[in-house]
Amino acid sequence: MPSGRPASDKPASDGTQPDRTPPDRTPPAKTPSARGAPGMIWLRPERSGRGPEPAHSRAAIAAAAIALADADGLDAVSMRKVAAALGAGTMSLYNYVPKKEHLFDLMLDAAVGEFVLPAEPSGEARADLARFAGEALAAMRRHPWMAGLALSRPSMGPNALRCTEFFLRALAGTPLGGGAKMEMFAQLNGFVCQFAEFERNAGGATAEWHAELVTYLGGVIATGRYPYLAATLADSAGSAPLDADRAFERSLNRLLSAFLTARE
Amino acid sequence: MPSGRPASDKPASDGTQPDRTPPDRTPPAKTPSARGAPGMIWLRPERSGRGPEPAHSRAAIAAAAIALADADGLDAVSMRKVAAALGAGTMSLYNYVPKKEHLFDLMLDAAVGEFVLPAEPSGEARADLARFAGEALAAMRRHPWMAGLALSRPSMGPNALRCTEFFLRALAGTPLGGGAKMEMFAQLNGFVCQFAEFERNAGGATAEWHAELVTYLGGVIATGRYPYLAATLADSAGSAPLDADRAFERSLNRLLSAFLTARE
DNA sequence: CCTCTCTAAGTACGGTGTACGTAGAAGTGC
DNA sequence: GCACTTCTACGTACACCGTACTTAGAGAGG
Repeated sequence: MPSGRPASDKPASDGTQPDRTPPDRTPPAKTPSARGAPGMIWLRPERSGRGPEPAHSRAAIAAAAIALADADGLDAVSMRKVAAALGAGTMSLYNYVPKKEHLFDLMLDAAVGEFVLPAEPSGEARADLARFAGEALAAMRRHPWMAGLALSRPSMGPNALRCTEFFLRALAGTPLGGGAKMEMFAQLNGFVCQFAEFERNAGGATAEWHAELVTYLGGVIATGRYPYLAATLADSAGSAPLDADRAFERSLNRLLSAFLTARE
Repeated sequence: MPSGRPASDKPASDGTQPDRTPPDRTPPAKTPSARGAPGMIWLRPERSGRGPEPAHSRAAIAAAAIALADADGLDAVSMRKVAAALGAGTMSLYNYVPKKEHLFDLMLDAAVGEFVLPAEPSGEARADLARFAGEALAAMRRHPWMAGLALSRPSMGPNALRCTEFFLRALAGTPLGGGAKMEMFAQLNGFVCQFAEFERNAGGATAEWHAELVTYLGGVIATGRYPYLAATLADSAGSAPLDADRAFERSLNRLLSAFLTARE
């Protein structure tokens, strides 16, 4: 994981809380330490050198949470269970992760950190973008909870930033504006997430679930009220099943063509 | 939110035993009525003419839940609160909605039912697809919770089927295969959902949140480690802000072009 | 040293989904 | 009419959740 340091150079001094006035000895008595804390975890330094050394790192916390989610699904990730997995008390975890949301942020960024990207793009934009998408899909296949998380909240952690940088660099030779590039990055990410979700739904569910879907769609078709749907399902069922990788490539290529032929 | 396999761990009756075999008339008295029920709510009849008439309709339940979600967010939708809004006991709701997931399904399909679509497509595929996307975006703007829900689970309710039919009919004149059409439908839906989510994040958050984001990105840029990101942000901030509708149209057109120029 | 800030942990509260059991209403077959 | 079955309605109870508040102690800066 070549994430180096997570860009935490300036955030500590976030001046929103002017509690540094020494003469007043009595703050409202209810300001232990994290009262005016930032809502974004990346704005909070991992270590603020004063007290005892924290017993756990963000990386370890994320790893513990990821292990839980990989094994038993995202719902199994609770503050209690993560803390227990770390050998810590439940409430100790709140020193590192003030809200549960932040735990998800850590997990997601750690998973994004698994993407293996070349140090710099090849210069062939289409290949670079496809490489990125492939890495993302692979990670989402390893971590079934990842796509859903990424869809539900935008991530701006250090590893996500690295990916953004790679993407933008790959697109540097195109005539696209900054806004369009950012839109495309979001669109590409969203596409991969959705594909991974779809794949997980289609493949990961039980046979019973599949049987129910077939029953349901059969009933729907039998009503005769959806002739085009019926024909389309029949057509897609009749042709060769087209494995997942090919389907991904096909849809991805459609999207990339749209990107790369756009002149603005 | 998609959960992998929560598999509620009630130890009392080992759930792995499929006690649905009809010949055995005496399950251990632990099969009230909904034991072998389908996991998909659309496979369950709204009324199964035997007992007393239900006091509430699915539409009313969905409406109550939607009112709650519109007012206070999706998290405010709990079985207790929906039941209370209907004037029913909490557990009565479980007669209509065996799992909370199903409540979400009802809400989503009811919201999809708000799409106003012509009885039949115009014949101009691009315009028809844009019309559909526009209706979807409008509904998602009315219901801020909708995009997130639609992204997190595929909906196959009656109204969603009507939309699918419209979409497929609009694409009937193209040389695309059935599988490709279904992929495109998913891709188009996903695009609209993501756009709506993005818009909601960008516009709906507090000023404080915005200030934090600016602080954070400023710090990130200041590290100098992300030159392309810095340049892109500067570029997009420098140009005209480009209102939301235009941005939607631009991205949508990119996507539709990709669809309509595909030969398979 | 003292002092201040941090970390660690426990306890407790209000909320959640939902399993279970009971009571009664409305259809069906005799 | 009758039983019988199947449904609806709803209260109680449980396990678990996120987290506010509190206390105790560790370690650096003066």
